[in-house]
Amino acid sequence: MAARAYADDAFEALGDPTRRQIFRLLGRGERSVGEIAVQLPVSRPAVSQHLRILKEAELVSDRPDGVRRLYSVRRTGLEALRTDLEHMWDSALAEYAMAAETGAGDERSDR
Amino acid sequence: MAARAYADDAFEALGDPTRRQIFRLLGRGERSVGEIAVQLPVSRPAVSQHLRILKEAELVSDRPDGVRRLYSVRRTGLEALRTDLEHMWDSALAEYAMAAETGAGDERSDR
DNA sequence: CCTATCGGTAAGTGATAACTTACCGATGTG
DNA sequence: CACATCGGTAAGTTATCACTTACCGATAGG
Repeated sequence: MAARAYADDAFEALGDPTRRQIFRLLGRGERSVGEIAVQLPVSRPAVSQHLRILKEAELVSDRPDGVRRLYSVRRTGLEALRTDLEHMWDSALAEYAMAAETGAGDERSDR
Repeated sequence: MAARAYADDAFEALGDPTRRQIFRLLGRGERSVGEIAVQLPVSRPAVSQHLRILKEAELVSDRPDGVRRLYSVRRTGLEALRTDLEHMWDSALAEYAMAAETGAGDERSDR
């Protein structure tokens, strides 16, 4: 219970290209806010704001490190997203099974 | 080559809650535009516009059926999304491995 | 044919969300 | 105990995007 809606937050969070960049960057190791900002075409406050949203979606976590604050990827949100996507995938497959019975019986890579 | 950027489109497309609703609805079987619209709190043209975006992201396909037009889920976009997510997942796991070597050697479900 | 249904497109509107600059508190350093 | 660095927050601006109504072409049916 109360395990859902996380995936929705995660979809929402990764719907933004800048946040995807940030998230992918963190996938290569933990980074401070400043380190992230210099790699992106946006200001440091903008990065802070994006990080808050990623954090709310359980996609990243942070820990203090002196004056700085290190952010790193987190499994929780990603896992929610993964599970959700799996359901969609299953639905899609079920659809093809139905279509195969109804229509012609050939196998195609696409459709 | 030229197989990327699809995932970006897919992330973008599913970043919107209404489009997620539409996509999940189609996961239960193909539907006409009108059939989708009556189930949602938005107008039919709005659904049409959403469907165009989902189609560009290769998440749905359509076929004519008399006056109507039937939409159904498509694998391509979903697969791109899945692959992309898998990369993120791997990055996240690699991160934990690194952190485990550096820090204390205990295993936790979260972090 | 005339008429109805269905759906895509055009045009316009309003909300929102991504960004900026300015400021402030917290931590670490000479 | 100044002083600098770092990052979060506030406030304001702007562009984008989700939505609406109006219209139009295409197919089907009497």
